[in-house]
Amino acid sequence: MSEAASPVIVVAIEIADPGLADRLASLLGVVSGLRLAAPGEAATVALISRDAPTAVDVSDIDLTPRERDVLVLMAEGASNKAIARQLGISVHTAKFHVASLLDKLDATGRTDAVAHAARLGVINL
Amino acid sequence: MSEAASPVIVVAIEIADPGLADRLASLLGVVSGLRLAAPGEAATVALISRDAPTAVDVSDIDLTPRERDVLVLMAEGASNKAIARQLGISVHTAKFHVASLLDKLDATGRTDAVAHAARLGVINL
DNA sequence: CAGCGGCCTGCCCATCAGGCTAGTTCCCGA
DNA sequence: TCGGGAACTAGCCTGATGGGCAGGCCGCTG
Repeated sequence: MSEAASPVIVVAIEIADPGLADRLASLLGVVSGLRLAAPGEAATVALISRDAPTAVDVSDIDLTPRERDVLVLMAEGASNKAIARQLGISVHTAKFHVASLLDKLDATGRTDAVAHAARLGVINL
Repeated sequence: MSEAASPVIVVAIEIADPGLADRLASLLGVVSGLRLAAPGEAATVALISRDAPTAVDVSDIDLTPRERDVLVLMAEGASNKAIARQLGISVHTAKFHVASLLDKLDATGRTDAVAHAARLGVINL
């Protein structure tokens, strides 16, 4: 079980900075138990840059708990009716929250709102 | 050559699978030149899961050039009217392409389509 | 207590979205 | 030369969407 459960972990390095990528490749190249992915190879995990955009601290967009609930459902393509049903509220209330979301996310519509939220890291697609 | 000039690379492990995350932590913990990030710490790079849940490679979805045009505009929250105007086509044609997109992306609506496309890496939000 | 913000509901209404069928060109490959 | 796919246009129609307005309930705080 132990050996079968521990295949070599394939790591893809997806970092724009050549210097950093190279350094990581060197460091990880000698680690047994994992290996670097060939270009285009399906990797188990990926190494991505994290300090570049430095995560728009805008993540502090203050959404109420309910708004976050609505937002994730919206991101799944749920209609107001579906949101209402899944949250146990009325369609009117769902629309209320959606409207509030559009306002806070500075979006023109629900599609735009989801895109903005994803860009800001408020939600994970 | 790199030891003096290269600060330790801080790696954040952002993987849902506890077993995999733990294994990676063990493997990377002993690598000199990098160290794991403390929870909430700003890391240089992040390790994220890559084994696609549905393993749909980007190339699997063949969108026509026009459909890609429409898709990116949709991702920006553009309405059919806006898409039509920016692409110099009629609203009917815009809707035609959107419908085709919904079909190919297996989405129920434009919001869902954008979310799917983003998830699949067809577009970058 | 009074005020406030979050949450919920209702109704009206203009617009948009998406599904339908049906037609046109252009261009590529059999 | 013909078939077929891509791109484009069009009409019609139902349901969804989003904005505006007004109200009620609850918990917290000045």
